[in-house]
Amino acid sequence: MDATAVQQVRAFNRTVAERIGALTDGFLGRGRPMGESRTLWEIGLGGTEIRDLRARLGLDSGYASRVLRSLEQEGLITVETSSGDGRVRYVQLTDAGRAERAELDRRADEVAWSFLEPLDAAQRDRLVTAMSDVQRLLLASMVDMAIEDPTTPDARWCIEQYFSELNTRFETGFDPSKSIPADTHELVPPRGALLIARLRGGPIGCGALKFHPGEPAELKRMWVAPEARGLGLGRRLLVELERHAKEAGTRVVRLETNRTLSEAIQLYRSSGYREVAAFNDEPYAHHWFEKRLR
Amino acid sequence: MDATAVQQVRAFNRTVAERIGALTDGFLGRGRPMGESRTLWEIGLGGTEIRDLRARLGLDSGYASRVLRSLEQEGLITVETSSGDGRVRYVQLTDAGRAERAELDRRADEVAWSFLEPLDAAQRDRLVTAMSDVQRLLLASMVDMAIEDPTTPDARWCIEQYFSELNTRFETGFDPSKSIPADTHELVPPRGALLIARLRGGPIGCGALKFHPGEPAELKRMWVAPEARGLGLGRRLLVELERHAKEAGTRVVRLETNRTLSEAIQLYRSSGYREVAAFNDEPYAHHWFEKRLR
DNA sequence: GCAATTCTCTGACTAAGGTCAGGAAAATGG
DNA sequence: CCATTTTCCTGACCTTAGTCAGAGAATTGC
Repeated sequence: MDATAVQQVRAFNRTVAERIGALTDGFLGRGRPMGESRTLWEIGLGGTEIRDLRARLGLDSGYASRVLRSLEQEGLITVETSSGDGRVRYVQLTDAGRAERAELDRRADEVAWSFLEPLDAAQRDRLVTAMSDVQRLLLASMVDMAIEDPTTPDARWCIEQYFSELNTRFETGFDPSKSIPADTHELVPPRGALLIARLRGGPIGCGALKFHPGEPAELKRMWVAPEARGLGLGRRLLVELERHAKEAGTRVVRLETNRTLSEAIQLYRSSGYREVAAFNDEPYAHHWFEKRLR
Repeated sequence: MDATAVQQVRAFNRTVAERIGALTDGFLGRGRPMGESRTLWEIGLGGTEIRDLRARLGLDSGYASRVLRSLEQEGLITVETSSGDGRVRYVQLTDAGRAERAELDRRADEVAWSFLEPLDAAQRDRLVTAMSDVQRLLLASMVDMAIEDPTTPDARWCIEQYFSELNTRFETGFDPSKSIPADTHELVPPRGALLIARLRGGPIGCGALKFHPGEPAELKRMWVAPEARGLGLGRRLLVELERHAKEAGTRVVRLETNRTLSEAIQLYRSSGYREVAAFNDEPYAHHWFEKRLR
C-alpha cells in the first residue's frame, strides 16, 4: 500500500467531493428534493417500468411510490398499468415532465461548464484529458471478476456476445458448430472454469479454461465488451485465469486464435505467450500460443 | 461552451460521485452520523476553539452544539471554557477520541487504497497522475478574483506575504522602505487597483495597478501563495489586471522586476511584455518590461 | 460603567430520505 | 384451481441534518 499514492487519492477525493457536491446539490434541485429530480431524470424520454426504475436507483418500493406520487401531482409524469403484466406499472413523462428534464439537462451542462469556464484553453484540455483518464481507471477499478456457473443467463449472454463478435470480425464469419466445441458443462469445475468480469453488477467480459489432466490447459472464450475496452480488463482476465490454472495444478496453458483478433494476439505476446506449431485443427485458427506458468 | 468537453465532465462527475459516495458514506460512518465523524476529524489532535470549528465546517451554532454534546456523551471529546476568553469554548479529543480519529484515518486510507488495489502498477501510476492533474485544475477553477479594498486585513496580509517573499528571494534581502513605495491609498480606485485571488474564501494571491493618467500604468505586487503555484494563477491575475487597466483607459502597462524572480520574468515575456530600458531607479530592479494593450 | 456585541447553548421546528409491515391485485407453478 | 410469488401502494415510523428564536454569560467599545 503506497502511502503517497493513497494520500494523493485522498486529496483528490476531498477536492472533487467538495466541488461536485457544492455545485450539483441545490443547483439541480429546482425547488424539489434531489430524489425527485434524479427519478425524473432516470425515467428518461421513453418511460420505464417502475420495477426497473427502482432497481436502477436502488429505491425502496414504498419510497419510490411516494416519490412518483409527488411527481404525478406536479403533473410531470403519468403512471399506468403495463400492458403485458397487470402487476407492473409503467411511468412516462408528460410534456411538462420532458420540459423539466430538459431543464435539468441544461443545468447539468452548466455545472459542468462552470468547471471549465475559469480555465484557459490549455488548462481546459488538460482537465478534460485528466478527467477522462481518471474516469476510465476508476471504472476499471470498479470491475470485479469471479469464477461463475456457465449456465446462468449472464454467462450465456457473454458467450453469445463473444460468438457474435467473432462472426463480425472473422473474414469468413463464424459458425460455432464448425469450431472445436467447449460446451458449458466442460467449463464447470473441476473440468474447466468460466471467469466473468462485472461492472455495477452487469457482465462485461469473460474468459474460460478447459483442463486436461497431465496435459496443457486450454484458454477459451476471451472477450471484453466493446464499451469496456482499453481498461486493461483483457490482461486482468488473463492474469486471473493463469492464477486459477496454476492453483489447479496446470503447468502449461495454450490457446489458438484468429489473425483478425490483433489486440488479443498483442496481449498474448506481451504476456509471455510464445507462438507454437498448430496443436489442434481448429478451422478458424491462424495462430497457436503457449505459456509455461511459474 | 464546448459540448464534448462538457459531456466528458458530466461523465466524470457521475462516475466519481458514484465511486466516492458509495465508499466514503457508511464506511467512514462507524455507526455514528457522518456529521459527527467529520467534526471529530476536524477537531484535530491539538484541539480547537468551537467558533473556529464552526467556521471551518460551516455549521450553525445550535447544530454544532448538539453534535459536540453527542460526541461528549460518547466520551470522545472534552469541552472546557477557553483560558483567554470566557465566552469561547475549547474542545479537545480524549484518548478514546484520538483512537477513534486514528481509526477514521485508517479507514480513509483503506477507501483510497481500494481505488488503486484492483489496478496494475502502470495503471496505478496513471490514475495517481491523472487525479493530481484533475485536483490541481479543479482547485484552479475554484479560485475567483476581484478588485478589493487594499486596507482590509486580507489585503494587507497578501502584501506582507509578498514583501516577505521578496526578502527571502533577493540576494540582498528586501526592505520596503528602500524601494519605490506604493502605499495602500495609491491602490484605491481611481488612482489604482488591488486585485485579490481567493480560494475557499481565503486570499491566495494578488496583483496591483497604479494609474498615471496619460502615461503607462504600473503593474505592482504580483504574488501567488506558494501552495497555489502551478495553477496558472499568475497568468490569470495578469490577464485580469490588463483587462482592468484597459477598461480604465490605459494603453501601456509597465513594470520592473528583480532577476531572482525567474517564473515572473518568464510569465511577462510569454504574455507579450518586452524588455525596455530602465524607466525608474528602483534599486531592487534588474529588468524593466512594457506591454501595449490592445 | 453601561450598551452593544460575541459566543454558546437550549428548545421548537422542518425537510429530506429513508425503513418496515401489511395488504390488494395480478401472475405463476405445479 | 389453489398456493405462492411478484409488484405496487399505504400508513406508521425513523434518523440525519439542519434552521430559527431566544436567553445567559463574557467581553468590548466608547
